[in-house]
Amino acid sequence: MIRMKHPEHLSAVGPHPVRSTRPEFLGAPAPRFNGSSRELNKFFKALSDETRRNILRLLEQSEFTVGEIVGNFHLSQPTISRHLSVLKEARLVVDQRQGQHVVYRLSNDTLARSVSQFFRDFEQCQQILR
Amino acid sequence: MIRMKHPEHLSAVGPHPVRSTRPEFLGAPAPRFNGSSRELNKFFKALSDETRRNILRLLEQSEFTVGEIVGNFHLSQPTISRHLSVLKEARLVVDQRQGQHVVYRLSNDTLARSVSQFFRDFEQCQQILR
DNA sequence: TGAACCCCTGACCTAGCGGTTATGAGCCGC
DNA sequence: GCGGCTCATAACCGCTAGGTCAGGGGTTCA
Repeated sequence: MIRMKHPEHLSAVGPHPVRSTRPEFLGAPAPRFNGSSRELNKFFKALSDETRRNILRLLEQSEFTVGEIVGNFHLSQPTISRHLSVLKEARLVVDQRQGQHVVYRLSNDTLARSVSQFFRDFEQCQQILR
Repeated sequence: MIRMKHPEHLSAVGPHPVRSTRPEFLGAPAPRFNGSSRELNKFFKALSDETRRNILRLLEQSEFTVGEIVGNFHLSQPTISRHLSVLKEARLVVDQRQGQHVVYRLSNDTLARSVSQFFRDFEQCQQILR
């Protein structure tokens, strides 16, 4: 335990006494959400790039083809295609082939659910958000 | 404009007709949030790592010193220190030196505000979240 | 039927990320 | 004053990410 001049400043909760094997985090397992923290990894990874956030913002207005999405950026078509792939992997967008075009639309449900699930662990934040 | 067998399947909104210089995204500027999309970059980058999400979950319970946080993971102290630095950069945690110890606590306000701000652009998601 | 279009993926490049060990600055107790 | 503790950072390593060009599969249309 920590010994300090003013130990009352610290929490009463100490660290785990004994380290065991994996995983890295020793706390309670992640709350249920599509079965794993892997989904949250994909979700936040998808949103960690500004281009992908902007693609989502664009798709909030309407569904678009790849070419139309490309037309809103100064990036090459393969670049946008890559970003769409990451968003698809995170289930934030849904694609639908129409002839030689592929139309993408936002998956509002997943977007909302992912954030909602993440905040289940943050009671105080939920209160602030209300 | 796209010519297809069933063009009514696509949105009426076409891409920007003329590309100009930077930035990559040609749409409306990001909504106000601490002045820039740079903050959202830091925010989502911070959350894109599972260890950092778990640190935040831990801090939801109580404030902790670096050593106490380390005690809850199978990672080295410098690794945790790095993660805390990323979280601090995103203003998701606040640190306070107490002697040789540094105590970290969650910044619920920033956590809630960042997400709230991001969802300003997603009307449908806000409705789902309610 | 073949040329053009749309879009995805491989390969490559550069930069960044997440882990480690080593180390040093600052604090604390004796 | 010194040894030990706490914690941040440098350096290194392996891997991932985001951009490009090149190319190919599938679709469309004259």
